[in-house]
Amino acid sequence: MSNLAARKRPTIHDVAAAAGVSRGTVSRVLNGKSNVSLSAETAVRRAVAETGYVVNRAARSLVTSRTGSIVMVLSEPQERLFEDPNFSVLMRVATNQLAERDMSLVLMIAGDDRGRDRVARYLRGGHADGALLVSTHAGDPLLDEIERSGIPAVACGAVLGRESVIPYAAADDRGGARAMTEYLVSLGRRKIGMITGPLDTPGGALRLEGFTGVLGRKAAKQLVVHGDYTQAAGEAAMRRLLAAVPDIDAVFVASDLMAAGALQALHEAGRRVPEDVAVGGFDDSVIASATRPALTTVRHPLARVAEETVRLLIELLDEHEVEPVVLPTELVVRDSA
Amino acid sequence: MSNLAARKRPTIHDVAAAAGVSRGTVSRVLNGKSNVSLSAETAVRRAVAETGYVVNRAARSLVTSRTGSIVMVLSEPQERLFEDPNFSVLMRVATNQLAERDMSLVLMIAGDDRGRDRVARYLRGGHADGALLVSTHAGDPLLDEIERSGIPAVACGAVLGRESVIPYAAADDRGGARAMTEYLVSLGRRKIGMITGPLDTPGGALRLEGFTGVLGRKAAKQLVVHGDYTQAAGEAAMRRLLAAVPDIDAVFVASDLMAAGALQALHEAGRRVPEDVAVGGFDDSVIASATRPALTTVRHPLARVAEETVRLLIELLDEHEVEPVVLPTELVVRDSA
DNA sequence: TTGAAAGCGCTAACAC
DNA sequence: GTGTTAGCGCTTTCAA
Repeated sequence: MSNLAARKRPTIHDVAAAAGVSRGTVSRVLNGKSNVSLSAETAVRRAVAETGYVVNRAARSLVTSRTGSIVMVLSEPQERLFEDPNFSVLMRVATNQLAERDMSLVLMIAGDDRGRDRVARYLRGGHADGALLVSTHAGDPLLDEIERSGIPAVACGAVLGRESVIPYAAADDRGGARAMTEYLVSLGRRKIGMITGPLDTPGGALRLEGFTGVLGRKAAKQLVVHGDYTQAAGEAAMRRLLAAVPDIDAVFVASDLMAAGALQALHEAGRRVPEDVAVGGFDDSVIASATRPALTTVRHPLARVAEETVRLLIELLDEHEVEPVVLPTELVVRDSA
Repeated sequence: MSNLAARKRPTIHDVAAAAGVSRGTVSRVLNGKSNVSLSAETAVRRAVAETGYVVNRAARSLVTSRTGSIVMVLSEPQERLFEDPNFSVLMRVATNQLAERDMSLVLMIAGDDRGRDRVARYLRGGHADGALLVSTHAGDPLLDEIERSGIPAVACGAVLGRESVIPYAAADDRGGARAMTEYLVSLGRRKIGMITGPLDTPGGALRLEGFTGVLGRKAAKQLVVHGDYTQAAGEAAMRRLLAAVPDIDAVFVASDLMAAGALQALHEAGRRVPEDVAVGGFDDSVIASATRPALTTVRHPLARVAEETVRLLIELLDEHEVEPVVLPTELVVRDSA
């Protein structure tokens, strides 16, 4: 064996030679075409195993003009991405499901203009067969690029204002918020405040809708303050709430991380939780059981949402029609309310 | 304009025609080759802008046999990946840095045998120019595949037992653990326990080394228990510690998440923190400031580690020699110790 | 059912 | 400095 060092990656040609058939036949076997004789097929499969052949994706792409990869676009500003443990779930689910189809996941971050530009160019260049959008906002110029390029795209969580254009899978934010608010009411709480997320995100807007839907005009303006999903924002918002409504006896916080901040502010203000003020969170993230008291919260079925999102995209790639999917949430009662 | 609908993606040929030069010249401009006249260059650049040309990566790959993408391989078992907010940081840094070089990041999860197999085939197929390993274990068969394929690879955090084979960037785990232990000692604590991470991970092994390095034979066997970085493990470990050494007055926990669990167990056992038992964490993750009391911990410079890891990989792609990089940690004193 | 052959869009070696 | 051209490895007609 003198060619040990000089061994090159085998091509379809080598496989054809080893199997005693033409390159065309090898290709047909590899791509599961039906018109191949059994004997040819077995010969090819053996040759593939023997030679250790792996298809050259570039060559295949060149002729099929499909890339075998999809982009996951994160539009989150970097700090938030940084603080949110949930992304990992989506990524895991997406890579796993795509791998089933021998497709790969390319990650791009479109947090600023340069990032968006890169993604746009990537899409325009046809470097991906589809796009999986995460936390994309309605005004994002990327959306125009996507429509223009006609590339199949789905969103994980609705894209506000584009719900009818970009298919999505999401949790029932409104229903979850409603359930939590009703629970706080059932506890006998009278002055219930809310710390919302950014209102230009579906979670921000819909969780607030669920809240006001239950309380109606009792959801006084001063009982609602806004945060940006960070812990610091939750802490600041809670302070404002305490200052504006000193006799507040419950607060629904639109994310667990912000709720952790609120807990901190309440503690510093000398309020007991849940005795003086009941606190409800949202997400049921890792943080929910790390705080003290542990958070009563709304479980966001993130893994399922992720799975459904990817399923939608795959349907779309196969040119099937798809409908948005909304998954139920669940109230998780712990110690804070 | 009758061809609006039928518009195809422009090729290098279209650009050449528009610029009035040959395809070769266009290619030279695109790839920054020096031997091009200024006039030709400007003509080409204008033609590129006019036609909206974007290079076809598949075609380029086919001839250069470089793919323009690198794989990030996550070898973490899925649950842990799920609980660790830190991955997002690494991903953000990696995508950003690679984008600078017009390269993209493909994500693969090698949590089980099937996953490992997929990664191996991906590598063997030459689908990536390099690999970025995350939490890979020494025994991982992937490492053989990497050595065999000769693909440039680096690790984020050392690969235990392969430190000399796979370049890496990492935090100074041993030093950080030492600093925390010394700090606990300086507080006058006498019975200091430790909850370690898995000893087959560098963080697990080195943080323990730092601990025993300071305490010497005072690090009695019963004062050291092992966890797997989950919150539940931290809680269970703390209980065992309390049962074995009831008069324990401090504990160094190898991760903030486990420390949150330990806090829980201490609270349930009626011990005050830090008065009765001082608790030190590691990582300074989001959780550290969400617990109560807020965790005194060791800051792991994750973003910098990520940056250095990617830098090493890029150096390797450029065929430069590289050395492992170890970055300093920092003691962050909050309320738990 | 199969083989032969025409490209897919690009880079790089070669000639001028 | 620039044009011409030979492939890179694959899929997919078209004939047989």
